[in-house]
Amino acid sequence: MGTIAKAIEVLFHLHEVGSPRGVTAIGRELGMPRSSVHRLLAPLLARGLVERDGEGHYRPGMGLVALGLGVLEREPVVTASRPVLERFADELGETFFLVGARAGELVVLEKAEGRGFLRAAPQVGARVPVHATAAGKLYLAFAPEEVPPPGSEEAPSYTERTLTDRVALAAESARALENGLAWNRDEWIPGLSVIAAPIRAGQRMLAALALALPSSRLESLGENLLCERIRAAADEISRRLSGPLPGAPGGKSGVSA
Amino acid sequence: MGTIAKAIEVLFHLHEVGSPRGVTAIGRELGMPRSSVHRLLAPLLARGLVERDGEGHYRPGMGLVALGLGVLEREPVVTASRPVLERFADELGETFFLVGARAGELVVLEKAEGRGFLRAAPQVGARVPVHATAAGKLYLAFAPEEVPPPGSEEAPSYTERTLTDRVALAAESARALENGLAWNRDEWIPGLSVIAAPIRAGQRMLAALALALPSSRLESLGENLLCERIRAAADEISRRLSGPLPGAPGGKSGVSA
DNA sequence: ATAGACGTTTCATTATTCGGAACATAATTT
DNA sequence: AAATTATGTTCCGAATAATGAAACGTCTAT
Repeated sequence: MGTIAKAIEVLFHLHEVGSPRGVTAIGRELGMPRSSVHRLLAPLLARGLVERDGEGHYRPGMGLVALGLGVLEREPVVTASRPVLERFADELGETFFLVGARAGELVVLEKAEGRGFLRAAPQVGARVPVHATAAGKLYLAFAPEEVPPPGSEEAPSYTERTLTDRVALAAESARALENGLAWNRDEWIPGLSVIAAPIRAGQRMLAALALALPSSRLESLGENLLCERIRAAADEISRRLSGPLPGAPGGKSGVSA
Repeated sequence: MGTIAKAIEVLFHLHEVGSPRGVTAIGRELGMPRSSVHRLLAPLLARGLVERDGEGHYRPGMGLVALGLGVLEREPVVTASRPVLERFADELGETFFLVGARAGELVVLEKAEGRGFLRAAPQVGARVPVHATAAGKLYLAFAPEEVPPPGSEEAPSYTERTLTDRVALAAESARALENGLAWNRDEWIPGLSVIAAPIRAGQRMLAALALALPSSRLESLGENLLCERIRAAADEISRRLSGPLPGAPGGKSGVSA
């Protein structure tokens, strides 16, 4: 394995474990000698991709923030949807999030969390499966070329309600194509239901807007209301994107004209 | 220079130029042979730290988003302030942002932009100078140990109003210590004024909340109103942080309890 | 068709990384 | 207080991975 790959491995490991770690711990968990870990970390530290806390333990650093946020700010759909997501999430008290296709995979692009003690809390940047999510069904319906066709990879069964049957999945996405909404009830994570609507610019679907909540609150809040709010939010974002001519500007820092 | 450092160099270069770039262009701009650039990019591509657009050009990838957002989500002050920032920014139509000290430097932790055609648009993750910003003066006043003492590094003069005199700067931060507010009028960027207030948890200052706007709107909006709103926002965030016992949890994805 | 530009692959040379061991420092135990 | 353990850092010969010029395949523009 190459040196860069190892450094990235260390970086992701620090990200995944969540808490700061010393050289020894990283080495043990990744099967590397302490000296190697130390050497890998040095250039990362120099550029701020990792930092050290008060005890000298390493953790992901602020340099990653600049790089990561830069990626998001270059996505017009993210900047356009952010305030809308916040407002609708605040109104219903439930989590709204945005899913887009990048490099053949579905990733969470943005989110606004609800207020519930039990609530959906997706991780921005995380990958989500195609065949077991509402956003995935939308993509199969509206932009199948952006996503691997069902059956090209094996479709793991996450819950007993996961659609592993290819024709059943095709039927669901056909329904999504008709009425512009897709559902996911306990098909990925038990107890989690999601309704999603496409965000459009002209003919193309740019992303999927999704509302995620505990399945138990689906009925109590009223499914009709939820569908109506999702449609409203998705339409508002779509309008924002097709409205003003360019995208948002966004200088590095300071005053943007 | 080590291999990892070169790979990071490529990563930051892609970030800074903003637009996707081919192997040849990167090599020319960084003084590396094409084959080397190609080899450096390979492991970055494999882990999603860079992506390729339709024309095969490279750009920063979604893998960076997950890593960068992970850093921010581990900062309780960021998650607590986000909705507050949005609400106050929406109310005034001006940009609110959060500045924190990390590794001896001041960095933008979060922001909510205003609506003006001319508006402050800070880059989250970007570094800001200590001696020429409102947030910096707050840090000198409330948490000088987190920031390099004035005079330890040379203090560049960004505008004709930049405080390069050490005693003048000390006087300003003394005033900030008294009334809990700091100002910056055209001291960093001509035409940009900022008012900042500390976000406190107990005795410690966790971050600086700042309101940034074109200097011309300082008087038209009314400085008294602006100070009052900043204080209100900073206090609300401080209360959020000292209120509920732990921070927000934050599972990788899915439902958080 | 032809020429140019680009991304990718190859390969002998070389510089860098590797990792065990020694060293320094702090925390913990006897 | 002395000894022990654990940790971060530095060192150095051996091993390996990075290097970069050149060749190749592909695409676009002439």
